[in-house]
Amino acid sequence: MTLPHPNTDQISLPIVLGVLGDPTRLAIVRYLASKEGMALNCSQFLDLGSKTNLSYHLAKLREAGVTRAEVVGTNRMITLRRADLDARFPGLLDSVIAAAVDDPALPAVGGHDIEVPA
Amino acid sequence: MTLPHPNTDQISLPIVLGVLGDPTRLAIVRYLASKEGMALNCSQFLDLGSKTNLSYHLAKLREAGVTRAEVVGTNRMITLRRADLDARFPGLLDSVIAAAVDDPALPAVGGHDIEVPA
DNA sequence: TCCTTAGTTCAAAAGTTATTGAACAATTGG
DNA sequence: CCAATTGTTCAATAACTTTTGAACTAAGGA
Repeated sequence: MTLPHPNTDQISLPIVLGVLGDPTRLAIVRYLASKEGMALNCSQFLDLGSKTNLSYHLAKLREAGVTRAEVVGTNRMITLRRADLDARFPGLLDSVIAAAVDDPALPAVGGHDIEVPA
Repeated sequence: MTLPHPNTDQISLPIVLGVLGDPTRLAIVRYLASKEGMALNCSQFLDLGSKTNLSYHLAKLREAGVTRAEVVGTNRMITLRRADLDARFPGLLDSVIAAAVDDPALPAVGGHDIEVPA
């Protein structure tokens, strides 16, 4: 019923960095950060890839300790493990998110990408 | 004579994170940070791998924009691109280094590893 | 000039990661 | 119960990454 997550002290720096070193996953994290407080289900991210592919990327994020997934009915409610990451690697998540927000090369979740003026 | 480096504005967040998501490269960065100011040549890192393998990892770091390599005679003097990284991704390098310094799972450059008391 | 030191390049092998489609499981609503 | 929704698992494939040894280049010193 509940999915496996690492404990806070099991979260590994190289694994977290490696997992964030992928544009799709960085876009997921950026979107989660922009909706912090709300729990999103996997379907919210379908702009970023196929259902199967998102299942794969979301599992990577969860197994690395970046996100938490709670089973609610047929949904998995996904949240950022911000407090745990801040405790383990102070400042890291903030700086990654700040940089990701400014990155026009990352895929976007909304229906449209960054607007480029004519 | 001079090796290729990305400009500051060409440094990519996912590429930097991906490159840092490797224990050997994180150990290189941690050691560079601990000797900041001094320019180290590749041989200083031989504890972390074979000569060929270090050439590979150091090229990855350089191509990602994390380090700078200056050719001086037969040596490549390696430094962290701290100012460029701070300008591009404020706070990121500091938080990564701080976390890496505390990570006993990373390989170490000195002759001995972390001491574990009996 | 010859030898050494420093580091790169190349090709091969091994290992890992990303992506896909088809099939599956579990819950919810009619 | 039946159908729809949500998401997983599996196997296959493609693509990339890491590691290795042998061969190489380029500079420096004897």
